[in-house]
Amino acid sequence: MAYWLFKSEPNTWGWQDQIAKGDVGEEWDGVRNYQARNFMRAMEIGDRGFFYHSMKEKSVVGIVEVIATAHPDSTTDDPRWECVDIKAVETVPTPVTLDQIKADPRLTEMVLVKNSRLSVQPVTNEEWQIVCTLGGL
DNA sequence: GCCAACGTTGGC
DNA sequence: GCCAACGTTGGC
Repeated sequence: MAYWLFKSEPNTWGWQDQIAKGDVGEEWDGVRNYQARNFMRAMEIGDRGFFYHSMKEKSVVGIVEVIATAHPDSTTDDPRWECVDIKAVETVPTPVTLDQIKADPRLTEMVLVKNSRLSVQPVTNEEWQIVCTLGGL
């Protein structure tokens, strides 16, 4: 099983919106970036991901699970863009802030730190464990 | 709200 | 195919 990170601006689509969808989940649509799309193509059902709030909050606030592999993005006719479906699994008890991640010497290689603009990112097993611990899981 | 960084677009 | 111009993102 692989781990990922999904980044969203809470004003556009936040953790509360994701929770509201329950087990039905929701398309992670609107991605218009090849790197991000390629990561989504690599995802498998059951993969887990962090749900990250950008902008004001800048923290990992939830855990999601991939429930559908890559399929055409319903928000565009452009066949280049695809998306996966994800559902909320659990809320991180203590959101892990970007400051915390940057301050941890074990997490300096995270894509979140190195390429903050990428909206869908891979997370290593080690990084997953560390961030989960920081979040109180 | 500003601006740096990045990715994409389009003219040549 | 290169590269300048532009738009967008997201940290500060």
